[in-house]
Amino acid sequence: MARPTIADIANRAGVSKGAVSFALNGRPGVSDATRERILRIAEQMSWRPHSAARALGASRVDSVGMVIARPARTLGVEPFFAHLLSGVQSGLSAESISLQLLIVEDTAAEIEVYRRWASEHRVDGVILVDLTVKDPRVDELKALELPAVVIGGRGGKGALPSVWADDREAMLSIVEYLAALGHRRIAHVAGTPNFQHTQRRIRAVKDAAPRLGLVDAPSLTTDFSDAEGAAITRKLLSQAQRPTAIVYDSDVMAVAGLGVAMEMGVAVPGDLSIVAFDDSILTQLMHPALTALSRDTFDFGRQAAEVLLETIADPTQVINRRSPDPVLTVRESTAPPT
Amino acid sequence: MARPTIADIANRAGVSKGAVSFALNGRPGVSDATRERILRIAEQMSWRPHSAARALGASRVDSVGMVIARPARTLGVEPFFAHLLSGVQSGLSAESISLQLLIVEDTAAEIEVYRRWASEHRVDGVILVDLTVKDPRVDELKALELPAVVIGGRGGKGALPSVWADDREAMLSIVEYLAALGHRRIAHVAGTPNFQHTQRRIRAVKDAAPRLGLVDAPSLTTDFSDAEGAAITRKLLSQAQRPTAIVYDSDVMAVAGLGVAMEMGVAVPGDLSIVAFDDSILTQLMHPALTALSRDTFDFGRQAAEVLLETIADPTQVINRRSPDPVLTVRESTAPPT
DNA sequence: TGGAATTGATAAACCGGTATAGCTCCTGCA
DNA sequence: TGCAGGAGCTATACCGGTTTATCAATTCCA
Repeated sequence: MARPTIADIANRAGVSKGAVSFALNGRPGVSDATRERILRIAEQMSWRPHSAARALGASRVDSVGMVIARPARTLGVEPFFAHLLSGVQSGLSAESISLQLLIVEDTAAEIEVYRRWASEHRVDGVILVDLTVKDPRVDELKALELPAVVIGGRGGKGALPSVWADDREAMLSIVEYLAALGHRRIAHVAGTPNFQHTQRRIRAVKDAAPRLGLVDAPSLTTDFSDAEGAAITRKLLSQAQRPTAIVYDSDVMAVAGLGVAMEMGVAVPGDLSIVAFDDSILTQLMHPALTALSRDTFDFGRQAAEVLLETIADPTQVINRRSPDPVLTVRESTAPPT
Repeated sequence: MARPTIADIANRAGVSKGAVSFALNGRPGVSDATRERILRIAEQMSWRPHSAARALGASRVDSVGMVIARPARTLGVEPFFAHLLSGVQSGLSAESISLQLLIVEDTAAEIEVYRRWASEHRVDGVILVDLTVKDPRVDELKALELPAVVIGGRGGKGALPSVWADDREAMLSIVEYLAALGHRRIAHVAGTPNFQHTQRRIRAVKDAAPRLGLVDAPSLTTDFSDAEGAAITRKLLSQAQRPTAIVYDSDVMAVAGLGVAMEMGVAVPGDLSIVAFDDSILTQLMHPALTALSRDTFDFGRQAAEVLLETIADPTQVINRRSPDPVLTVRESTAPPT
């Protein structure tokens, strides 16, 4: 027989549906002997719970969602999401909870998805990425009473549970390393200005500048695209007093920047040092290979999944878990200025 | 009131649950006036169907699955999947069907997922990628009676429904272009040998060689990684009679190959022309930018979703839809041999 | 030894929809 | 005038689980 139900098992075991349910869920109400017998029969008939039936009764769907609001064009080059996803899954698989993934164009669409998911009871909770300043999603999710975890957003008052790494410390470690090499003109090609992590990184550069004796340390924001990364680099390198080092907020922009430098005859690392804030295969494929900040993205995802599950279990607590600090992997693109 | 049910609507409208169900699903059984009234009330109460309840009764979950069996490490760099995913979603969103995504390590794990999905009724169907020769997943899915669509696998006898592009024609167009430029020693750095598309591409090169007067046209298989792509390139360029052009089965390998050429002092495109079988931002970021075969991956995904929905609606038919032929985008990495 | 508490089980309600049998009223036609 | 047939709607069973009220049999304790 295909797809046995608990009624079938009850029949075979000569007990009631309720007894089977108790036995399968490890809750009191049946004797150990009976439980054992029921479990054996269920195993034998290779029974699996019908997810919809369970969801209907227990009002939990054993499924969580994740929406990525970025144009597909800029996605995909970044191993970041692939690793994050794998991590999230590994965190969920232990409880055999499934993941719904959606890629949408913008935040408005993302919020629509949350509304739909909430009203259709499709997920028990969601994982948020790319937190912005005054992010509208936070209030929306609270209103929907949909458990959520923010990745990368350090929690403040009234914030959602989160898993975060210290962007400030990470940026400081990069700038301090460059300053120690002797660089005094360091530019920072940042990402979208309204992302919280972008702001934190910009502030870190700004705060460190006087202490490290940096002459000039501009942070220039972009849309994270290779095109803008290249354009800004071109502008920076065309200045009379050009920077001797550039820090890029993503690997893609760093690679685009390297291309511009080569095109303009600026030697890397001779005339210009380059650091990428994100590591990936991309940075390693380049010549010279790029010095980059490595984060354990997989672990990040795994932790986010764990925190989400705990939040679903008890929505009153607000967990803020700190992830291990990223480390700088030095490769060929950095050297003392000449 | 939060989360109204059809019973609430029925109450408000002064009709029975059944009438509401008829009205909301656009099926006969209620008068136009009543239907209109019910719809208005449902709208007003912002009612949405409870997915689990619907799934339980109608035995369809409005959800499809996709499993990608590749180590997370090699994933992510390839924009291919991101675009494919976006396309699949756009094909599904019309019917507001959700997508379950899973990244696993190998095919065994993938099959396990299908079994679980089938027994738990979590998906109505699945989308398969990376079809291999004698792919065990095909029989498994048939046994599970889980509707499926294969992406990239040209359907034969007893095959699953599919969406495919003509790999053979595509490869021929590349080789013919190179031959027309004057190349006679063309090497092909292929992907994993047991992928069907790899085999078709290899055969295309082999078949075209005599007709085009190619002196030497070896196809060398790899595991799709940048490391093996680089290693094979190193070997090819160390030969006494080295190829004047190399075709790579993926953008990542092509980029790795370009790196090796630069490292060995082989000028591109002066001494060596390079073509990538897949296009992406990667190929455009390089210097020189790589000539590449552009496929409309987004559309590919969209079509796969459509075919899957049709297959779910009527599992007896086996659709094989051909996607538009890919086109060669010529950039800076190809030129006549010197 | 009798009544209370506990254990192990059952029957039935319930979750929120869909599907179906059946009922009522109205219309059309012989 | 009578009756077949259909439109419009209701009542109810059902999907496959979980949960609760109930109950019989046993154990505990005064």
